[in-house]
Amino acid sequence: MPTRYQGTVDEVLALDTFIKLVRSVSAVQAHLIPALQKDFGLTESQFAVLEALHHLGPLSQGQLCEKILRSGSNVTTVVDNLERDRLVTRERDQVDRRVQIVQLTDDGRARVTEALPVHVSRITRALSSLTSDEQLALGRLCRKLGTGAGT
Amino acid sequence: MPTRYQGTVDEVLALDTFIKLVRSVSAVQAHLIPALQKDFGLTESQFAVLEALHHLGPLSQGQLCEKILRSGSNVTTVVDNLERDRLVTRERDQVDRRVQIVQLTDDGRARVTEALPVHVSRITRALSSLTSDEQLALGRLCRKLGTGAGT
DNA sequence: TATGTATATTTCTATATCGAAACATTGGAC
DNA sequence: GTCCAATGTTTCGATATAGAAATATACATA
Repeated sequence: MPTRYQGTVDEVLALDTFIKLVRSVSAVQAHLIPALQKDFGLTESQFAVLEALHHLGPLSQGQLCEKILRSGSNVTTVVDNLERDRLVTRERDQVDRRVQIVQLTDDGRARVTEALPVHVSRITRALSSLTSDEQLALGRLCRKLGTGAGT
Repeated sequence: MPTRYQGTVDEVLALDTFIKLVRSVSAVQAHLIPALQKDFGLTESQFAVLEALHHLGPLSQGQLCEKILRSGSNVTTVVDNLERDRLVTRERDQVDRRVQIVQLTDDGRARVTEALPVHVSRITRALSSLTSDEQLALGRLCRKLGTGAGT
């Protein structure tokens, strides 16, 4: 899928690279996300929240924002739905009462414990078309791109 | 940000690589999408539709689905909003009356013509933390990953 | 201690997004 | 010609997502 834009050599290369980057993520996600929903009844964001709580313990919503890279209002919505489904609870921080501390319920912990290895194994399979060296190289390039992107 | 998951070496590498991949896209998009909205009043999907029509001429909604990699119902919604804003028109195909042909209005063409070079130049700048060789290597790896991901 | 600013969260409004079901139309089989 | 399966689109119901405004609380400072 060649870039159709008439631009400089730099522009054509950057555009072409960026399209491939975005499409590769889409291709992998197109597989992972419906499977997560079908097998565990979780959206990507819900899973991301549960996973963060699983690895890091109770977190405030602000901390969850940073971890899952979403807006504050979005975290409110996602946590609302998780709370409704009894996978997490909210509790006011007794020291700073502006803060809501979110933590896993037993059900939430069970769900993420069940889903995580399956999800990881699917990611591993999706990436298995690249060798270990290629994955390392890809990771390095993405890291360099990601840290330089704010420029 | 190291992966916290306790898994095999393969799993840790794949997960780490995938996280970097997703974050690099997010980092670039976090810059591009608000700018597109702010300067041209377009969402990413709206821009994608206008760009496809700009490069390829009038398309059916089904063809737009393939181009922008979204569901049919989503294309209906995005085209609804573009039509309301008078950037595109819908017209029934006279040969197959199930089909809606979408085409740019003069306003739509003007908008995309104005936005496209700015957007491309932003992408080029965002990718400029990688050399040309690195961009080529990244593109190759993404392409390999993308085509193998359906496995 | 009163006040004002900063911070954490929620609410509001709008768009994106999906899948399933409904709808309209086509085209083939009979 | 009628019926049925396939196809293109829309509708519906749910979640994601953002930004702005509102709300609640904390904290500094005068």
